Amino acid sequence: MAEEITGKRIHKVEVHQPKNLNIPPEQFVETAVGRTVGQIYGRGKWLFMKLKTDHYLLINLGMGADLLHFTPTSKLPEKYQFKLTLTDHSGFTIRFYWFGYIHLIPEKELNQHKLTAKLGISPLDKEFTREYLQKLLAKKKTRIKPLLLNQKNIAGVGNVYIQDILFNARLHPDRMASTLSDQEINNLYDAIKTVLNRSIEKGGLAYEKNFYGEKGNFSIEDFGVGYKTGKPCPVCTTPIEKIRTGTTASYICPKCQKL
Amino acid sequence: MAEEITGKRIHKVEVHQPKNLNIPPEQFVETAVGRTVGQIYGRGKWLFMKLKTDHYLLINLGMGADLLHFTPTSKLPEKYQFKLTLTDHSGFTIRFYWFGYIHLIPEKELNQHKLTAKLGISPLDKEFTREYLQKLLAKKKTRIKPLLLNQKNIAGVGNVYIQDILFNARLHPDRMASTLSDQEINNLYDAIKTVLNRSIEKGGLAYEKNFYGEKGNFSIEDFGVGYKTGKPCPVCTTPIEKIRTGTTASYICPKCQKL
DNA sequence: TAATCTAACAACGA
DNA sequence: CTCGTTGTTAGATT
Repeated sequence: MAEEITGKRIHKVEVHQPKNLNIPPEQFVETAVGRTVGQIYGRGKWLFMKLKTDHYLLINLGMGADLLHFTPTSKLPEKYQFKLTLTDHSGFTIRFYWFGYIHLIPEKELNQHKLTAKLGISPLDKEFTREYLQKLLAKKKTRIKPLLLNQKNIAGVGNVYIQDILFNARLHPDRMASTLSDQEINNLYDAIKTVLNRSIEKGGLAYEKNFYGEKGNFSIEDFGVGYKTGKPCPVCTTPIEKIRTGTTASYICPKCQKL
Repeated sequence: MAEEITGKRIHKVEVHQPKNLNIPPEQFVETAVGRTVGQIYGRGKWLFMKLKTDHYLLINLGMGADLLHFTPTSKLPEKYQFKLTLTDHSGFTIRFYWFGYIHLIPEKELNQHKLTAKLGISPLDKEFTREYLQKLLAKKKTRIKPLLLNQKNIAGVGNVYIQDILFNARLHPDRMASTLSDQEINNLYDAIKTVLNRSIEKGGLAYEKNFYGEKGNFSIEDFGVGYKTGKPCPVCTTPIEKIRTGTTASYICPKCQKL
């Protein structure tokens, strides 16, 4: 996306779902059009796009969405809630299947933006060290799963990936965070890196598309226990169970992941 | 208290428990000494004392405390955490049995003071009308007891008084707020006024002392159901039950206060 | 399948 | 008899 868009100037913005925005559509369009796209980067589940010289476009794709590139010759998707066209007539559309955010804010309000200001660090970032994870778990009175899913702690682990992360580390999702041994913290740290990197190597999840509409290759066959209720555990062949953990569902091997 | 203290100048302040304060003891003492006491009034469970010209002393007695007047000839209580002496050598001591707050703030920060800024109105205030109560209950997804105890809604109803308030209104503490009929809201409104006024007439609760160390006369014999587990309901003689409602205990007549 | 906010609620500590 | 903080949960959102 950065390769296609960076340095180009915004020519037109179409908003078909005002509820995605943080400001009225007219104001949004007026502010965005004419600006040049600067640096683009991701933090957790958010996309940050600088609009020169002093604004930011912040996008959260929510639960399933297509963010697709287009050129003058490509066919647009049938349905989309948002379209941004550049002066060379290329651009991108966003199709939300459920909810999502498209916020436009002045740069100086970036650190007050409620939904992104308190995001934790990315699990693939250099800053995410074993020591960081250790401190995160220490003295916390919460269970390990909600702690890892909380974007204020680590930004970028969702309910799809956490299933195998916990299985790889042989940890039950309801384990209290402060009770993990050093060895278990090490295993958890490695599992986070391993699972996320494997998905990236495979081009992302099979139900997601990249900027060019290509689906990823990281599919349920690559999962260890996630969404495999009743299937044998890849380690001990015990049937995998789907359990309720707090408000979310978890898939675990009851033998490998004891509480 | 207002009669004894208002208009006098602070000569000395003794702090024996810094955790009661919002600022370091030295700063507290330095700011308070030399100021003259202005208006004194209560709002909910808080005491507001103006220190001229531009400060406020805010006191919350928490769960049980003695706030006692003294003169040069009176005997001081054996133990106290706070002592304020005026230039005429009279003053007051505060003895906390559990926790409490003694905060000193500049007048211009009064509306930002976290613990008092969002206090609701007093149930004995003119503003507390039937319409106010009705609006408070409307569309709320909570039970009636926690709603009435929440000081942001109404400031001044505690767990002692609410027992008989709900009994007098024939309401179960777990009733959902939005389901009350107009008649029930009327009964509740009257019960709040009646129970609180009766306590005031009797000089307050029997386990509390006034400024001169005199105990109140509103005692358990005056209660309808509160703290009377097993005793007969004054209306129907059914034995009163102690039940858990959320995190607090409630005393109800199971026949008069059906859910 | 997937994400997040909010209100209400509970446990705990000072 | 109090209150704030932290974590949990159900419900809602387009």
